[in-house]
Amino acid sequence: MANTLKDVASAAKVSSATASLVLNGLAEGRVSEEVANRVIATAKNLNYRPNLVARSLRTQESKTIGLISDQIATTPFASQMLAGAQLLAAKEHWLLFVVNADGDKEVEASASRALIQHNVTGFIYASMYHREVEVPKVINNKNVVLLDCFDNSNQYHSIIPNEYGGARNAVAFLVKNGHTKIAHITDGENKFAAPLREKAYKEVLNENGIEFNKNYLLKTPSSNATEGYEATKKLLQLKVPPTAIFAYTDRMAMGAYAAIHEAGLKVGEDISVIGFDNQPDIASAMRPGLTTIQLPHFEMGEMATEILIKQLQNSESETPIRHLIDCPLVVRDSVGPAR
Amino acid sequence: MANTLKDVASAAKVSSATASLVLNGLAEGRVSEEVANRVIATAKNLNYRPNLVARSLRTQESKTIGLISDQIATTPFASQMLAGAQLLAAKEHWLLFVVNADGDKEVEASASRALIQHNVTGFIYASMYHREVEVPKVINNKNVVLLDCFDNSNQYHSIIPNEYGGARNAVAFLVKNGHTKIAHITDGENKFAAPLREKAYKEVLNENGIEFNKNYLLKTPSSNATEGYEATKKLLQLKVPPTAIFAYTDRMAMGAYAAIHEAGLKVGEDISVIGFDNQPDIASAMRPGLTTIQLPHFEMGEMATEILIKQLQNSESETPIRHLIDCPLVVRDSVGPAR
DNA sequence: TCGATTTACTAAATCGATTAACTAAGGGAA
DNA sequence: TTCCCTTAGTTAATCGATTTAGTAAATCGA
Repeated sequence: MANTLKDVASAAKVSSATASLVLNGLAEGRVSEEVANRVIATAKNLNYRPNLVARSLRTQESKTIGLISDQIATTPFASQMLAGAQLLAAKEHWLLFVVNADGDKEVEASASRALIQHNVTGFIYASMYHREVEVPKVINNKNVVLLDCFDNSNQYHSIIPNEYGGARNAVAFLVKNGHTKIAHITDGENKFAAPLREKAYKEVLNENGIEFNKNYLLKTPSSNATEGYEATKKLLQLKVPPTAIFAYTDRMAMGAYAAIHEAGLKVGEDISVIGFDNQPDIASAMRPGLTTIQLPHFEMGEMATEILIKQLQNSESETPIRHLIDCPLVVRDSVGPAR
Repeated sequence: MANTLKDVASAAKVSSATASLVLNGLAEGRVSEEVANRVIATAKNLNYRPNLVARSLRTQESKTIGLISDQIATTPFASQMLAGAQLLAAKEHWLLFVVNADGDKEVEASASRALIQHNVTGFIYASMYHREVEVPKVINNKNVVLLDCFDNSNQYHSIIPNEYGGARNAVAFLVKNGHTKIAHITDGENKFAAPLREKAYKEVLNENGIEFNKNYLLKTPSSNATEGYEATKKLLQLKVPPTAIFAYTDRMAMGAYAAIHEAGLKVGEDISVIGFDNQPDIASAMRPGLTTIQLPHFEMGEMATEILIKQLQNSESETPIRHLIDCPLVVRDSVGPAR
């Protein structure tokens, strides 16, 4: 089939040891320039590509990363993290195994074992929403980077969005537009992102001399469009309804739009809405376009891979930290001046 | 590190050949039952897992599939196909390399080469929307299954959605609800899915004695929400506006909703809308819930992997065919009786 | 000119499996 | 007893690289 190192070596009339050294750039001072050039030329001629499986067996390394995720299926975000991770891996000439464990610990363990059997050099353990996780025991002492999650051992690098900063951006933008009656509809079940965003919400209000109104803070049992719709409906029925709503997700903002339309009001004019996620195909597809906070999944995927690869290449390991990724404001047309 | 076959063999006091034969179920009539049991027991004891890299080197097979896609990043659909492919692969104890080439032929070629160097046994070449593709030359004579695309060589199995049947389902459902003034807003740039759906649209009308009205067929330069909005606006301005709209994508349906709301009408009451895709986080999040046609990406991903694995295991290859996957109706609340 | 060093390579072991070919022991038939 | 066939294993080659430990020839210093 394909040409092997031996083929190259014999075509260049050297031993395969020499060919290997030359092609790996280890020939410095060990092989004459003439021979080295001959080897390189014949390798090129024969279109030689090293068999990475053989190399992996010998070197116990594989330039291969296993990405284990809890659910690729359900969140459209997932693809962005994956795409980012893949792009960076490819750039560095690494390959990505992708495994979907769907939150099943058993599947996770057996997938991890399979990855180990395939000699992957490192792991990315990815969650599809920001949360605390328990890394499978099987990969406990391996090279792992956590993506959109963290664990309590602080044993691994961890890439997570700066929820607090993102939420500050959102509320500050509303304030900047003159809003003082600002509501926040949020996911009451979420334990990590939601409290941080709520904190940011309250602090920005406070910093701007706006008193917190507890009627404006609504906690829903989940974060989908229906919840956003119901919550917004309640807000609009208040004696003094808010002039702006900060929604926990773009999907909730979508529900908010529906409630606002139903009340005969116009988003961005009568009432402003800001979301969170900048979810593909949603935020930009809404009318008016949804101003929102970007959850930079693509960049997070890139960063996770970058850090992992760096860690795999530098043997001396720096202490693992949580990397907070900025969540910038994406301005569209759903926020207008306060009325 | 991990225990090798040699470890098992010496612990069981047999040669590694014997251990290998036993553990691979090839010991029938060659090894006494007693010894076989001893080997199996020690393997279990030592928690032996074969090194798949070594096996792959020796056998030239790897239980590994390379999935090359044009864009994981941009379409939230992608994740579903991936998830389906991954699930089935895992079920059969195969692992999936995922590579994103973003439509770049150069990247595609180098990724394919990398996959070959890693000794993958087969390839899934996936497009993120139904279209004709050219399979990279590098993997030309390899085991390839095409996912959500087809090529003109008819050399490979190909998994594609039954656009025609799905569109028939959509229009038939509108007819069944008493609609006769049915519009179709579609993507004028799309060369494969759009004509099939348009054909179905016309045929179902015809079969039901409804005359085709060319004012009701609008072709837009793309398939996003804005196009849906604009097209619907035009439809509503007609002297005799349609009572139902069949949109080419859920995103276009989203735009249609906006135009309908803007006109002071109610979706599902004054005018019915049906989409296509059943796009996660969109169709179900719209208000009212969007009745649509499911593009079964998950199942397509599963099927591609299933067919590929079967093909890899049976050496005698059946002639490759295009597998049409049904696109069923998903009923929510956007279609009501004609007014 | 002789031993030491340098230069330029090669031989062979190794990674961890699989598997074709071989062997030794035991049993049965003639 | 001899020959042949099973039975129950083992030996060793192999996959395609990497890499340690060597060697032969050339060069150098004194």
